[in-house]
Amino acid sequence: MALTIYDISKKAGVSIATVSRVLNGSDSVKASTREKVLSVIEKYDYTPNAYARGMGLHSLRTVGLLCADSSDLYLAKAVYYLEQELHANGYESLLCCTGYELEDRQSYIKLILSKKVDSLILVGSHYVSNIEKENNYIRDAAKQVPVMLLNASYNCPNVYCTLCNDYASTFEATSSLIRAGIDDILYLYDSNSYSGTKKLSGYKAAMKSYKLADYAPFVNFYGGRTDQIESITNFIQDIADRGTTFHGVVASDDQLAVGAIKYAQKNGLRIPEDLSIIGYNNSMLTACCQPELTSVDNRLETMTHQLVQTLLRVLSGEEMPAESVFSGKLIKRSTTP
Amino acid sequence: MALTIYDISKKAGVSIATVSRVLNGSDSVKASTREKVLSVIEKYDYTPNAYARGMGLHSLRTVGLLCADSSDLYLAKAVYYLEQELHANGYESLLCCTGYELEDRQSYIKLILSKKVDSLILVGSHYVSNIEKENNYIRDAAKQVPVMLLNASYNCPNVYCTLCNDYASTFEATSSLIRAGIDDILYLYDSNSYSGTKKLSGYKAAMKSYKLADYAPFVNFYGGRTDQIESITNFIQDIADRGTTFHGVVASDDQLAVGAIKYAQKNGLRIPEDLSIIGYNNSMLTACCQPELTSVDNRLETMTHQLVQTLLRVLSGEEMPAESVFSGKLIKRSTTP
DNA sequence: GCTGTAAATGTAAGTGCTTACAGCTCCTAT
DNA sequence: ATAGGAGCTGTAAGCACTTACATTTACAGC
Repeated sequence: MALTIYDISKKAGVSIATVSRVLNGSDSVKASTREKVLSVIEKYDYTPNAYARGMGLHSLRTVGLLCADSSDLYLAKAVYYLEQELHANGYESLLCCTGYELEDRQSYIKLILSKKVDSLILVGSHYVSNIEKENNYIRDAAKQVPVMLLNASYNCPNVYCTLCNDYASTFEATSSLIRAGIDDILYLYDSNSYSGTKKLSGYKAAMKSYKLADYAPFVNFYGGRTDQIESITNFIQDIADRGTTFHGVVASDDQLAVGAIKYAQKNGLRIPEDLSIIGYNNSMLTACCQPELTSVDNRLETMTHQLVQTLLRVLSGEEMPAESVFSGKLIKRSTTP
Repeated sequence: MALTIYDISKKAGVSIATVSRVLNGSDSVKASTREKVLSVIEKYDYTPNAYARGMGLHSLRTVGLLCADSSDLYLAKAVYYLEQELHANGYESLLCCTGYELEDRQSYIKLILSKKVDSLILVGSHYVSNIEKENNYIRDAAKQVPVMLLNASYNCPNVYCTLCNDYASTFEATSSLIRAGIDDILYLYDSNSYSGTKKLSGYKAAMKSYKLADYAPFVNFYGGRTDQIESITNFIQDIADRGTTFHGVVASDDQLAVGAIKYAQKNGLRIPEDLSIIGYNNSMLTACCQPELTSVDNRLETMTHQLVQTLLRVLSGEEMPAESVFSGKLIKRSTTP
């Protein structure tokens, strides 16, 4: 059986209260006593029981990290940054890969709350198809702990949002192609998420502002797994085969854009002369393809940093802004003119 | 303040013991009593306090998931599969991205054990540079909970290993190039991990068995981040510029192999005529490049499944084999003849 | 009607920590 | 000499559960 605070107090010749004070860094312990206790702790390699501690402290310094799929290129990075930042501040992460089904997400949240996490971080925006319901259970969760949203916005007490202006970024990405003389621009997206709808609006607004409002045939939703490049390529091939012609592609993530590159290569199209392509997230994939992919950097590392800092301050009782919005940046590489 | 088991027992008109029994699914509760208690729990949306529970139960059905970097393409997939499989069996995952420093890994393990996880899963093999020390603290951890290693082998009580025969896979990958008439094969690797050394041995053995034992100039260690393709390309360029000529590349992961593809493209080399390339892990990158990458599938999903099944049985007291070894498979695509 | 047994439920003793409050020691100011 | 206070330490009461053991209840068998 593991050592308890009683064992340590006995070995150090003090009371458990004193050991506890040393553990919690109280300043009302004589230096010599502290030394003695610390040396005993060191010697016997004692670590306090986190659950007993949680009962006293009402916190286990653990947060729930929810995402649909932590193996997704983008979400994996988000999870990684968050975990690092949290750990650096003394918090651990309970990872939950909820999948995309609303009910699974909901039951996961209940489960995690029962583990008495100090906060809930929802990584990747929530899904618009059920936005009412999703918002409902976020609101319920927020009654218990602060809820942090990454890449989503929901105005609700105790919910804090950190996001990137995906509308503006996609507007800019689309506009840059239009300015280069391309007016038949395929918009490929993959998720009905909060940020997904923002991106779509950005694309539409850009098309509209250049009087290219009849963009309807160019908007296409890919419903498969974005890690299966081949099926993305087939998806685009289908679009082309059905008679839609396009000389530009704006995609909601890099995987879709890579699918477009492969499509071009299979059809002997030159990039960017015959087809210009812009991805999103500025992931490592941008460097894996040839030519290298122009992509929108949506400031993931900056956002995750901000999110955790906000959380820490909220937990320490500070009043914090409910929303922090950053600006994305178009990183030009070789798939655009 | 949140409801406690006392509140529920009062409202249901039973003792706290009965509520606790209902909560824990004991079968010695009359059906009608159970109904009554459950309806009260439902009505007041009560969730038991995890700290208190952890103290009584000595298990919160949580396991620690340690990996160096969950944003790595391969590790992210491993983490994802493990989390899914664990959750499906009622266990949650405490994610720890330890980085590659031994001391950080060690302190992380101590921390996680104090949270009273039911087991520790070390994802991705441990690092040979400090294998003695790393094994030491694995052994210590195994005194408290079963320790599961993915992609590593360490013979120690209460340590269970699930791995793929990376030696044989790399032997086969290398041999396939030799049989195609290539005898100057660059071996690129990136980590001094357990599986890394096995792969290296596989390469060397293949070279030796074809009497190409003077392979020394062809073995190269890349010490950077493998998500930075450009620096991998530069690394290979350096090797070539220093006078090593090679017509084949066997890499310890797909990122390195993609770097080789980009190197070939920048130098106008035809693939596979001038340079044949084999990656490892059979990740989505194999489909992102052109031509598509031949790669070794090391059966990640199968392994993670096996690992969790083994863990569950160990936790329920069954005697289980200390090591489960699977066979990898070379997936031929267009970067090899 | 009584006993014996099994099923259902309650009582109370942990579980390992935190912390309010009490107590002790030693010194200073009167 | 003595009250009072500062500095340090100990005692004990939580915290919200689990569970061994005790008790009650229900009912079959005689």
